[in-house]
Amino acid sequence: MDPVSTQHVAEFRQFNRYFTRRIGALDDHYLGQDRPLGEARLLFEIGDGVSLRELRTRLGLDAGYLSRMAKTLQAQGLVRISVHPHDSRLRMVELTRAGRIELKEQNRRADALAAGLLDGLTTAQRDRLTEAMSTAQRLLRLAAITVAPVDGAAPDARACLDAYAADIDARFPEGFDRSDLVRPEEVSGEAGAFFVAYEEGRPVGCGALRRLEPRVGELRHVWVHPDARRLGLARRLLTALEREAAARGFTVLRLDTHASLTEAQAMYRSGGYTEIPPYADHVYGDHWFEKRLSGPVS
Amino acid sequence: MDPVSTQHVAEFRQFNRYFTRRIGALDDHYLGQDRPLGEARLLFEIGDGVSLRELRTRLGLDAGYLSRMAKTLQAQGLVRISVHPHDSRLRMVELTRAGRIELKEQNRRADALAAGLLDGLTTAQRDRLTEAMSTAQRLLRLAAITVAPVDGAAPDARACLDAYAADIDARFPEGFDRSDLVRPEEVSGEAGAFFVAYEEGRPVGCGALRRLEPRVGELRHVWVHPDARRLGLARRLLTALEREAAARGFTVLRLDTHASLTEAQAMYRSGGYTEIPPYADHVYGDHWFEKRLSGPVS
DNA sequence: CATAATCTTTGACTTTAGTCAAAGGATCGC
DNA sequence: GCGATCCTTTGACTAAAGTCAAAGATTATG
Repeated sequence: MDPVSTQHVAEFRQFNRYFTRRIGALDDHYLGQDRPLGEARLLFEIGDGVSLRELRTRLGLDAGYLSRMAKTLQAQGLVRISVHPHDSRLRMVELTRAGRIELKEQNRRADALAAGLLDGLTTAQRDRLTEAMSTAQRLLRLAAITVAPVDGAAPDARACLDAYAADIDARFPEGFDRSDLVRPEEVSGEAGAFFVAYEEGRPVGCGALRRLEPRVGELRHVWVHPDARRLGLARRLLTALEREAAARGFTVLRLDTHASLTEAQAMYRSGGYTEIPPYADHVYGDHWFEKRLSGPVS
Repeated sequence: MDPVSTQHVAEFRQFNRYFTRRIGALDDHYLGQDRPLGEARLLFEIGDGVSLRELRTRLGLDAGYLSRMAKTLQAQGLVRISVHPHDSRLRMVELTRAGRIELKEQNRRADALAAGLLDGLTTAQRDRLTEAMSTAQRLLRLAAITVAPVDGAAPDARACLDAYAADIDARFPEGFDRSDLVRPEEVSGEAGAFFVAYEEGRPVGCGALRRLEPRVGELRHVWVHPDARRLGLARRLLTALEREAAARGFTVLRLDTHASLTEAQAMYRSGGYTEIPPYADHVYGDHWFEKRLSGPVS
């Protein structure tokens, strides 16, 4: 990856400063109005029933600190704390009626604040702002996602393949049979590789590389979680797989995909893949692609 | 102005949340490394010589709190505190050599953090991110700017005209004579109006409306501070002036501008102004425009 | 020139945020 | 069924952030 130019760094920091000072600070100040910020945030994160453990990891809080804050909210009648039905070590927290009202009020205030900030703009300018923000957010999310090789039998790998299978099953008119998935040993060690994309610790995508014949590899199960689509993650996975293939001395990569996955086909085409006749009789493929690799990528 | 749609509010808040949680929090955490955040921020805001008063209003701090923080930094040898040369009530703070080194280190860390966040992106993606951020920032700044009528003799009005005159003087080959500026009484009360644009309390632009003859007004001195250009502020000032003109029953607005101000001409044209023959013998005008107003704007 | 206003310092607080360790109850793995 | 592990609670702290008011030193104002 290219080193980051000082120009980019400067502009990025410039925006950070402006934004956190102007918006972030304001937000915090208003949200917590008559309640400590920590408690207000907690209230916000408790949807309908979360475990303390979940909150603790999500917000990165100390166990003792969290326990006490939850207790304070309980004393104020805003949340109900109960024992987890299946694991009595865990505590479940949920909003009471009063808590939901309080949260609504909190949201109302935050909405009013946001509306006040946007007030001076025309509708067209608001549209442009919204678009710029969503572009920025997409790119920031993408930047935060890491792609790492994992063992084909690792839980994260299997979880991705399960999600992939369910996804395809719902999309294909003919359904999808899990027996078509790669077996762990096909994508481990000498035989191949498996990559998982992580966003804040959660697997949000995957891709497999399998040896078809000497010097020829096959890409399979390139998949991106619905929440992480349209970020450009598939291309990142593709790059990682191709780099791995090149490192393993493959000169040709093949793959098949389904007619209904038109975005996928467009991506492969623009990535240098060309359509070829079927090279195997996979049940679910009906478009076949190939790309010649140009030596190991540095 | 249109009411803000819930869609815009939702997207705006969505971005806020993501950004403050991902970037803002991180930033704070790293910046303050071995020093309380408050002190780190203070160090950052002390360029070369600011008064405590300035810092107090800029950062919104309690006087006592600030006094103590400054003292802590002084004790660490990072800043020098002296009495203001012209007003012995004020204290001036400036960085010492050690303070500048410390600040540099702080910046280095923040840069490294930013570079780390951008690391996963390609150069093209970084470009797009930078562009989206600067668009967002421009629009957020514009949204924060208010345009208000002030008396033509008010200090803010005179300050803007001074800046305007200096600006024009530097731009025009023939210089600019301040006697051409409107006199306060020409833009006060019945005779006309004067608008000033404020960004965070500072005047950053102005525009004057003057009665030429019955039902005919003239726009003069539409000016935007160099720091606030390319935000769309001139157009906002124009809108405010036209609204005011319509409210006063003017049916025609005229103005003159200089050949060297091509952006200004483009703006007037796109705002519905058409070029006309000279309507007076102003020294500095060489392009003349007119617009017919279509009744009071609501 | 007296009075009001401005700016800073100091003392005495409070609240928030957060840490650490010990202990108790529950579940998991063998 | 026993020890290791996990989750929460509680007690005992600390540091940071912030508030309030009184007082001292200057400067502005009528």
